[in-house]
Amino acid sequence: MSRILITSALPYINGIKHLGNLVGSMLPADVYARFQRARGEDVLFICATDEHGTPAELAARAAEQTVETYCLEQHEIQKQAADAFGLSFDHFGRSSSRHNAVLTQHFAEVLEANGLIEERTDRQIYSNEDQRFLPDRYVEGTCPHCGYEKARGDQCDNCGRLLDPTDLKDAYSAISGSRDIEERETKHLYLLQDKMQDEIADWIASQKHWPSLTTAIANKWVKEGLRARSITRDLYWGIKVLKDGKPRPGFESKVFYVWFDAPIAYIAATREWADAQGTPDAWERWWRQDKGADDVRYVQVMGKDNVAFHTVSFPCTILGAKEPWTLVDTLKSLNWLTWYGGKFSTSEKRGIFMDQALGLLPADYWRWHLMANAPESDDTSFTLEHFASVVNKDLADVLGNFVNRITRFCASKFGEAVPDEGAYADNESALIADLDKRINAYTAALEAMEFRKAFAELRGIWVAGNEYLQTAAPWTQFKSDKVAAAASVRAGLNLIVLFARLSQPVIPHTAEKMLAIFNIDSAAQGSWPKDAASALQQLKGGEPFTPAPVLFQKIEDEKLDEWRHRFGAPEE
RNA sequence: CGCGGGAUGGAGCAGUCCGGUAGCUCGUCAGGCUCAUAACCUGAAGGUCGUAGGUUCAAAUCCUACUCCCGCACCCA
Repeated sequence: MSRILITSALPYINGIKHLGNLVGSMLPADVYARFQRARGEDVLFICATDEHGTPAELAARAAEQTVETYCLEQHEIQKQAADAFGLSFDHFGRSSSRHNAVLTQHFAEVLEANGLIEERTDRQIYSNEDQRFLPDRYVEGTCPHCGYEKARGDQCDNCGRLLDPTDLKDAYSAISGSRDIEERETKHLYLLQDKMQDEIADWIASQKHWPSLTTAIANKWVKEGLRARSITRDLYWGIKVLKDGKPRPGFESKVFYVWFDAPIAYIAATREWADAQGTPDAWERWWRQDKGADDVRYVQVMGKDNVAFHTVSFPCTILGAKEPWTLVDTLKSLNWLTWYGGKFSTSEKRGIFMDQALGLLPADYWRWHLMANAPESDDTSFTLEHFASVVNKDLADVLGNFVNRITRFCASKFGEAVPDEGAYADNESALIADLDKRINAYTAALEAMEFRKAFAELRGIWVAGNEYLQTAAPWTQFKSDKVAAAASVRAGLNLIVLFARLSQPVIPHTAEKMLAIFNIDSAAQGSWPKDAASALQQLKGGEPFTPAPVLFQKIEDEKLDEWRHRFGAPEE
């Protein structure tokens, strides 16, 4: 048994996540965690809400809530949505936890002691009305090049030119609209990533098994040269900047930048988990090489926007600390899921969000479609038409219909118990040989986190069940040789159990239903099928069963039209 | 010349690293079966692999140039 630590990129607190966020990190991480648990590995799967930063403050203000209340509420909402989607986190924590503050301050202290953090003075726009410094993006005004009146401080959306906030004419705060703004000097802490250049480059070069997308992005940053990066911000909501346990002079109204503390929350959330278990030190067995974590394999899953932070910034924090922390071993990154080729957008409410999705169909429908068509090699367009076609074909016709046809046939000819007569013969041997090959390929693809490939293989396994029934044709056999037909039916029923076990990582709720037909408890760990021959002996005969209602409803054209209309799908 | 990714039958993708009969799913058409959610199984049609050159006995795959699409870019996530 090996020990596997899995973290999913942290969903930002700001509102419920859309399908693109889900498939970008949390869902693939969940599928992998479930797969490894089924194989009997010791898995710890950690996630948390990423709560700090300007958008959280602004969203709270818009909701007329304190940021603390806002985050608590949003955290609960996201936790519920995650549960409903079957995301099997061992712990779903919060980056605003006490543990994260302590750990973040610890890292900052150690990094400073190692000469990797220094204070620098910047010039920034300050808004008197808002009583705060404004990020470039929150300064708006008239573009000096094209005259567009709503240009942002970083870039003009109309002519596309890059700007400085000070270039804007008639600049005002995007937060309050106030024109009472000025340039001021302010101090920030900088993480001197440039000093870590060689160490990070060597470390990246030593990572032989990263996917090409991950390596490409990491190398790009190293090639350009690492730069010192500011790790503090002028905000109220975040982790206070301390020095020797007291507020750091000049930093009283500043906090650590969200991207500095967010990855540290992986560790902090593990501490929350350990506390909740009543074993407060247990987190060290996963994170400290000197305290039992040396045999841990650490797997991170994230969208491509996060890769730079996980291949460069966070390793800088960890390696720069020169303490024996667990470093990532396997890093899986995914591209974007797009909404009809355009962007899913939280702020503009374009696309389908997790809660809305579950209002339409159960989680497994979405889980299957998203994973079987995961944006692995390229950005992938989500369309309702494609979704409907995949659900109807793969889930309803191939898998659902298989379960339905064999249980119904058995019930009508042999009754509601697994027939025990007859022995397997040539058809079953051929089936077993075919399945063994496919199960191996499927398992290998999941192990490699090649999800599209894996689920194409799983679909092939389901199809093999239909092919077998077609060849064995127990309905014909039954007329001349009832005993032979009984054996075929028994094989068919055993396939349901096998399919359930193999499908469980991606469609856990349905797998549970399939096992429930035979009254088998789905919770058992280490139930991953090893070979087809023994899998087909699982049900010996005589076991009573209860035919399930149809597993998957098809999506009718009228529904599809309704959804297209409701979610504003573009016309073809 | 900012960086990165992509362009393969009607649609969505694999194959490109390590050149050698262009593969899969959906759709279409034909046949089979009748246990099943008008489902399942079998077969067929359909591609000069973005464009133009080059290397090679041989190029989707290697090299060069170009075209188009998407994302990213100091800030925000």
